[in-house]
Amino acid sequence: MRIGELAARTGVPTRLLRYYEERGLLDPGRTANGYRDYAECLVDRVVQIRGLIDAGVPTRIIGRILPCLDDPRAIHVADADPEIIAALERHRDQLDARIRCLTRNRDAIGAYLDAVRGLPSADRVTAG
DNA sequence: CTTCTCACA
DNA sequence: TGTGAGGA
Repeated sequence: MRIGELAARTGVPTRLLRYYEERGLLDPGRTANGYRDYAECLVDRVVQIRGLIDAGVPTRIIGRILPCLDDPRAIHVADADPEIIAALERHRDQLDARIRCLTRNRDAIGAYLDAVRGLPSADRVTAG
């Protein structure tokens, strides 16, 4: 299928599909006229890629994870490449740091909101 | 419709 | 990570 159809079926803009290809996550074939030609199985792959990116996994790492997930959906626990493990551990630590940062912000905002709600109504801007 | 690149948020 | 412009 061509890029437009894949985009329609995955909900991922053509712009992004080309971007993922550039990032090494996809490698569609080419038709005689130079158009990208995507195999059926790439629909699932794109969905997988989206899921990982949404989970905050950088494309660098996704590129190394995808080969391990190849067609059979089962995760290959056997070939636990130490390099991938190390990359994932680093990423997990980064996520941890982000979570702590986001948590601080959420709590700060919550505290602010609580303070505002606790104020007498006369002190609030009531124009709106 | 598809392709590409360069720049930028 | 992702978008916009602008041309072929």
